Amino acid sequence: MTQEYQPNAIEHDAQAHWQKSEAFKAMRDDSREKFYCLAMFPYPSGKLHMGHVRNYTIGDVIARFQRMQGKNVLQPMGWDAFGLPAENAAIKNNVPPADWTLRNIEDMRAQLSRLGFAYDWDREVTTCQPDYYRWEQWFFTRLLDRGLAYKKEAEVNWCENDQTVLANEQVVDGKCWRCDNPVERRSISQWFIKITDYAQELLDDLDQLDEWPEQVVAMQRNWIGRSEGANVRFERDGGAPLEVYTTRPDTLMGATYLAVAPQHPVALEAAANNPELATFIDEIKAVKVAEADMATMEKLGMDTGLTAKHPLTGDPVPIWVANFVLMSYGSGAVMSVPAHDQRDWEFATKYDLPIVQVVAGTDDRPAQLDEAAYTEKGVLMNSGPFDGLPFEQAFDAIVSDLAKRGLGEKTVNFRLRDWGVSRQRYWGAPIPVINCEGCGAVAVPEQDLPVTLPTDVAFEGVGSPIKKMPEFYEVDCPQCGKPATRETDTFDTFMESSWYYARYACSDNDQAMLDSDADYWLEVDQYVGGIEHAILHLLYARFFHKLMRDEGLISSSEPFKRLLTQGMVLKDGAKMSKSKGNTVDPQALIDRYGADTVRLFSMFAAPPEQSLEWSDAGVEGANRFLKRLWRLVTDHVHHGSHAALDPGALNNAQKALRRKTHETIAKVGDDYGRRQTFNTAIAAVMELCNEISKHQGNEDQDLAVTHEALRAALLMLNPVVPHITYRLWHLLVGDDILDAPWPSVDESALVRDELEIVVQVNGKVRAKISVPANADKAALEAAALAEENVQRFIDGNTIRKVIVVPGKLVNVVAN
RNA sequence: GCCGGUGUGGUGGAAUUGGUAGACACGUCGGAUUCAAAAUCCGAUGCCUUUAAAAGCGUGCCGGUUCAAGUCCGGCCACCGGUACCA
Repeated sequence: MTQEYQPNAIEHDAQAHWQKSEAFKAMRDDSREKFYCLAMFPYPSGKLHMGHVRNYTIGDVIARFQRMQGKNVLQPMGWDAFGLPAENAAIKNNVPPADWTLRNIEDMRAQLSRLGFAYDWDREVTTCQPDYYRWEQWFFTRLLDRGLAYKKEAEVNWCENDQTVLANEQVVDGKCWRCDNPVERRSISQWFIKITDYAQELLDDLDQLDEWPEQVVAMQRNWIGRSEGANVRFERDGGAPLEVYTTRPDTLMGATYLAVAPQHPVALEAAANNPELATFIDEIKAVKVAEADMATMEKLGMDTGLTAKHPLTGDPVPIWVANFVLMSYGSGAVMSVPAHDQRDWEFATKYDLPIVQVVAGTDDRPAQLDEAAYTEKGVLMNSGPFDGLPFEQAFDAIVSDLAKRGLGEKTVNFRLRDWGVSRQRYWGAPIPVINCEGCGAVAVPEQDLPVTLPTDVAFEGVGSPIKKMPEFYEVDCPQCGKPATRETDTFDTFMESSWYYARYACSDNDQAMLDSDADYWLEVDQYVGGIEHAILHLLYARFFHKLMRDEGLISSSEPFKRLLTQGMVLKDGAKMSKSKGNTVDPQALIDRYGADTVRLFSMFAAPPEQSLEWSDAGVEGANRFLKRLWRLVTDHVHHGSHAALDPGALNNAQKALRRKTHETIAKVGDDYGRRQTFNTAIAAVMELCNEISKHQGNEDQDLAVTHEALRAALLMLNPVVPHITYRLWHLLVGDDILDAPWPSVDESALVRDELEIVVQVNGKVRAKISVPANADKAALEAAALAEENVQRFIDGNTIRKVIVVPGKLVNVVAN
């Protein structure tokens, strides 16, 4: 009587063994190639959700597969522990954010352990602990020294009623989510890091990331947004010239008005003695600080009454204020060419501004300016001395004319803006700066770090507690010793997640941010995380890596060699979330079916990059497969010992099973390693198991080929379901599967004598024929034409052509 | 709005370089086993016509290239992710 598959007991034993033997402790070992496998660390929101399970299973499968390839594998785990949800939970449950966060970490660590992930827990990092963020504070003071951090005014969403800055997601339909008060934009002084200094390098190095998904590289390229254009200055009587950036200086003669952002100095100057304009500027501030809202809102504008001089003609050009012009992009002002820019065309049509065509249409694409702007590049017209010039010549001629007059020059512009790192929140790393009336912003000296965030606080949601704690912010200036004020803003949480991957290499070092172990383990060989991080997190981490390199902390230039962006977990077509009430608790499934079943389902249900549709029935199916696997192996073991495999003594059925085994090893290795399509790898092993089940006979060589097939199946499944394979390997082979290498392909087992070839007539399948594997083209053609059904469809028509694809098909073209 | 992606049976998905559309699994139906059920095993299963053999149709929509298109090209539609203070 065979014992049944009992996942909980097996999983407990396997995990106890791994823990006792410190199986996943990573150490430097120069005799083997290293492999650093990292999944994006979680925000400790409470309990593990299915998205986490999927993310970490993918990482674990890759880590375990690479270990079987003989690599020295590091797979660490930690906690992205600062953030907004802790503050929300604090208000709701009346518990300090630190307590809530640390409790969640305890719960989630236990859940991760229960899933059997091969982590080196000794390297755990928790970003809300001073031993982590002290180095971030230190690094920021280095950036200050190097002139890479600076302060400037920037806009935030402000709720006057709560006296609080709101995150974009806290603004619902233009109102504060808590009190329904209309939100307004407010400008405050904040810290920025000069990512724009690195824009060109961040762009150029994208070319090295050939193991990143192309769409992520494309998104980053577009986000950085390098463009070549010109700065053009429109002089004003009695005021500073108005500078604009344009990518189309060739259309300069068609510029019929200028548009400035509502915050632009020229707009404010005009509003000073124009109450109607002042009211207008005030009204259009009631939009939250989000690009999507800015880009979809109704385009509104008002004439300032001021004009500037066209740099080439000297004609007066009216200056308008427009709500869609971004103060943070370029110079906060644009020249408008309504004939050749669609947004300008719509604005000009709405406000009845002149539209002057300066690029001629072609027969192919005529200009229809009464319908839309003509945005093609082409030959100039209505442009005086520049008439007849094509785009590139016109561009150069007009720019050099401007340069001669001192009114413009060719320039490169980036869409990327400097990184604002100040947050007016409590639950974050304090910015290590002291503001002194005499000395200005002074960095906290190294010996005074860390600036520890007080954690024993009452959190009410109106402002940050540390802004009301004189014992926190009343300090002496480190430079002059006079009374000064500590910065009470905290860092953007993207700061912590921009360098944690490096800290894992030396998380126990309390003397330095990074040491030589970082250069041993970096770069990360495989990074796994959600596609939603394609731009911000991944760009900031790439930037931070270059900053750390330039500080001399590491020698590489990019943090992540290969990237896998995993899709979301959906249920009933929608993202699983608490607000939608469609979550599935992984813990309940683990309790019922075991960790292996949950791991298997989440890897089998969809390829990793696509979204995964949740299915209870699918989980049941994954469990059924494991039960079948259990029976296959235990039944085989009960047959007892048998002679060794003799490849020369196999009958056709035995040869077929052996061929299937080795074809599967080849496919699964490719699926795990190169393609990273774990779903098809699992399907291939399922096929092999089906063949093993169907195989008849109990002769020595039947048992020998079955043994070889089962052995390979266990090894191939081990990265996905490490517990059941740990136990079954003991039964079938005897030692620890963790020490077993990936199986090798016996090329001689793959040889086929016959192939099935498809025969088409005019592209439609009409027959399938079996031919010798070495048949030449002529033989294939003859065999195809001999088929009765093929002749039926040729039916007296003339054969025009016969296409033969050896090993695949024959297509007869006849009409 | 802009940038990126996705769309294939009743369902999740497969088809890797333009060469058999639907692997593998779920579900459903039929059968075996059982006093009965659960579990397990065997078989069928894109739609449609048909006793069968076989034929026709079929990868979001419209058009194109090709001997051959889920795959390439042009134009749409729907949904999803990001859009700089959610992480």
